[in-house]
Amino acid sequence: MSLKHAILVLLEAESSTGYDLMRKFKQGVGYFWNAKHQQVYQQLKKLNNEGLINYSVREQSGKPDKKIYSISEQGQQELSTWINSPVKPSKTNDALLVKLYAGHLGSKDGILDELTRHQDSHTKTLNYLLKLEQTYQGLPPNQQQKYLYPYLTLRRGILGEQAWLSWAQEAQKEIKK
Amino acid sequence: MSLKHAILVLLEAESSTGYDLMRKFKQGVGYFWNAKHQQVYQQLKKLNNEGLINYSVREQSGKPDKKIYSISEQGQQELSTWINSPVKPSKTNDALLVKLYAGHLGSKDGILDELTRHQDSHTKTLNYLLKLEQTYQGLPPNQQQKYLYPYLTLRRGILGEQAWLSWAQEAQKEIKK
DNA sequence: GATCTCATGTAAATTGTTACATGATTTG
DNA sequence: CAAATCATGTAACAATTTACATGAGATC
Repeated sequence: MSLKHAILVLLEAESSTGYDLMRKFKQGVGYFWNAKHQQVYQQLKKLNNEGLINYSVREQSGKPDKKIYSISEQGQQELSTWINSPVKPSKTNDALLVKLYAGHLGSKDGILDELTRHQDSHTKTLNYLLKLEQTYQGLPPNQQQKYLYPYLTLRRGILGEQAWLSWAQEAQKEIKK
Repeated sequence: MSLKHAILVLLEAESSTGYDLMRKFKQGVGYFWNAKHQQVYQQLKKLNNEGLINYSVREQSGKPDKKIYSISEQGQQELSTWINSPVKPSKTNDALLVKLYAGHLGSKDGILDELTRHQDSHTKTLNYLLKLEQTYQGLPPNQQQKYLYPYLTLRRGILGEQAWLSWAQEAQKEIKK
């Protein structure tokens, strides 16, 4: 389990509201961690109860008050303990491949359509990641140094998406012939 | 959710026991779907209650009796309905990347060690998949035709692992300098 | 003698998803 | 005027993981 640690990591970088975190999972770091807002809010409550994070309230008119969460001393400790202990390689569960595996049960066109749909989605993701990469490359060298680790995860996202798209092209060619 | 469909797909190809399925998830199709034995047995029970699969018992001496499950008419229908409806792109939750993202909180050596450990694991997986590919390529053309779809999923596994390893090399180089 | 494979399960805990709920402000 | 964004949450359900449980035969 690492939603806990994902949140701590994000809060270590910058104090945020639940809504902020949710957005980060949707955009910023969605290529390696995903969580819905319901999950985020509940986890924040739990982390707060455990004393790993604190929050201060900023009142707003017309909107619900903002709770701005930040990592606590204890949270920092938890993080550095976690950082120094090994994590297991993650496992994939990919419904598209289950479908493709049983491709003989469907129509060729249906399968090609599905592949194309997923291809579009992966292309969009890739383009977004490439834009992030350009931003990084536009930074002055000392800033690049600072953000090296996040950049490396970004590279993983990019190489992963590119590999996916190469595969999809290969697969489509094979299916068509 | 597609453990249900993953099981149906595997049973459509070949009637199996829970133990057989478990092994298939561990080895055969583990590069795109994973499930533990507890999950498999429970899901089999559920699918049986829903009438999507049936089983016959083979008695054994010294070992628990085998329940050999096969897909039912209704299960076949469920499968073809599912095959013809779109699935969502899968989302990754990768703890290693969470860790790497917060790399500045750990030691360089610790991170490089962790990367190397994961590299070993991915290398093993890749080698295994390449062996499967060789088996496929040793088949006569008509058999290759028959197993084209499973082969395409295998290709996804291979390209995915290769991309992972390329990334890891790149990342290690960047971290070291 | 210890560990691995075969073979099945139950129970509890944790994690993740879907649905429900509210309400103002901004954008198209 | 409809939809998206901001901002928070609860509740129910589904999926997954971890722990517990048994026991024979094979391998090291």
